[in-house]
Amino acid sequence: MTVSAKDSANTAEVSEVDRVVAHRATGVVPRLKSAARREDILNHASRLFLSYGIAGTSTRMIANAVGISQPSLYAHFATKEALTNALSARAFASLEDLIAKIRSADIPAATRLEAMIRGYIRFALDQGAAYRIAFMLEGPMHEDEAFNPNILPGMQAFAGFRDGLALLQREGHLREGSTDHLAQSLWASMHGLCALLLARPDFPWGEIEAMIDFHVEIILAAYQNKA
Amino acid sequence: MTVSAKDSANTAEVSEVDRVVAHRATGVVPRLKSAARREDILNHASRLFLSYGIAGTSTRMIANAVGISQPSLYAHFATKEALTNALSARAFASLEDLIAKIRSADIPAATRLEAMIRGYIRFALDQGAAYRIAFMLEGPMHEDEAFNPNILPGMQAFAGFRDGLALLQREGHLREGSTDHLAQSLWASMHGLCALLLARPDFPWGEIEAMIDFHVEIILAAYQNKA
DNA sequence: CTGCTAACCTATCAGTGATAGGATGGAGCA
DNA sequence: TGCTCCATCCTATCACTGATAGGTTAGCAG
Repeated sequence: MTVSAKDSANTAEVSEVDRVVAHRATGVVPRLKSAARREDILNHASRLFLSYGIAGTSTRMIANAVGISQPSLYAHFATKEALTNALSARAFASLEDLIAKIRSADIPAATRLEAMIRGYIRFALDQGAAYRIAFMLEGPMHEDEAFNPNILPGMQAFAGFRDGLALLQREGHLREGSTDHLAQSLWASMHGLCALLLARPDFPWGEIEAMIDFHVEIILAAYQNKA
Repeated sequence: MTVSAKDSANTAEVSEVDRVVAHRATGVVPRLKSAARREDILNHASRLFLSYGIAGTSTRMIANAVGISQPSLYAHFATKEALTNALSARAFASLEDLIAKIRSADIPAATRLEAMIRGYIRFALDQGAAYRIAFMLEGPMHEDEAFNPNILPGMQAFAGFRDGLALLQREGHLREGSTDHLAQSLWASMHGLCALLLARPDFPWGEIEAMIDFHVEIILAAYQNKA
């Protein structure tokens, strides 16, 4: 077995040990300024989460990939959860940008809803790890529990989404009714497909793109104003 | 706080210890026949999962609640995952029953769709732990990976749901189109609300029952035949 | 060159899921 | 009654996890 520089694109069956060693950074790892190292960690963690899942990625795996010791991670993130939250925040910032861009884009208002829906779904599937962290991990168990910071980045993006819907509604391109209810319901409809596709890629979905198109069409018909 | 004999030895931090001791079975725990003990374990695990989450419930907590040693669990379940799967299977059997009952119920076909949707949502929210296990936990990372047994109980229930939709479609109460696509899309719409409510009880949902009613109405309008 | 600080390390902790192998209680038979 | 047997249950221990304590060192400021 040859472990080339940085990280061999490891193959199917990996032993526990290989799983760690395969991602070991080789050679001297230079000391980095805190901010740069932090980004470094997030990048490696993001890649590992996609391969092994969040629970399946240990802090030692991340540290090995970066090329530092496991406790060194704690100079940048107080806990593993803080690391995942930071990853989520970084990803969701791009979703916020996307939604804001669509909201103010120079495209027919009638097609803005579809653009937002498709943008959301594409983001969720592309940034699976970050999306999971924000919306799918086991969070608080009861509604009266302390507010979970995991959700914050996602909630900001949702707020932008909701505002976009409010604008569309004022312009007459969204059906009437409580904007909050509409936003949450539409959110649920989009999230459902994303969550199932992410959590159950082994389900016999058939052609996934066709499935997405089908679902988006139904959603559009359900929430768009029929005017 | 009364800790009865056995092992109060290894104490470290208060809250952590309390979390374990609080559910400790007191008094002599009689030896049980395998099947009875198995049910016993599932009942206690189900309760603990609701309070502390699945990842947050250790095999030692379960064993303490039942009143047996932690390794004794492995006489009944090969792994912790097998235990959660058994729990999921037991719960989903009741969902299958429910759907089958509705499918053959003596109610107007036009209202059968709504009954199935509401039954599904109610089940997901009532049996949160089992629902999470089947549809929300981190499963396989890639679609070509080995089929995950977690999903089996849920998939059987889904098959019943799909068949119910097929029947409704033949009777003209479901919109036309690929039954598979319709079933998966409707599933996604229902799942989205359930998954978000379960994963984010701290989100400012407002009145949850009203939100559910709103979403169900939109779903009905979207998938029901407008005839 | 000296000294300070941020970056980094080794050693170790309690808790986790899981395994190995020994103790025991109670049902069935003499 | 006493004996045997084995399912049930235990203690001891494993490798690994996230996290902490405290010492070491690179590299810049003076």
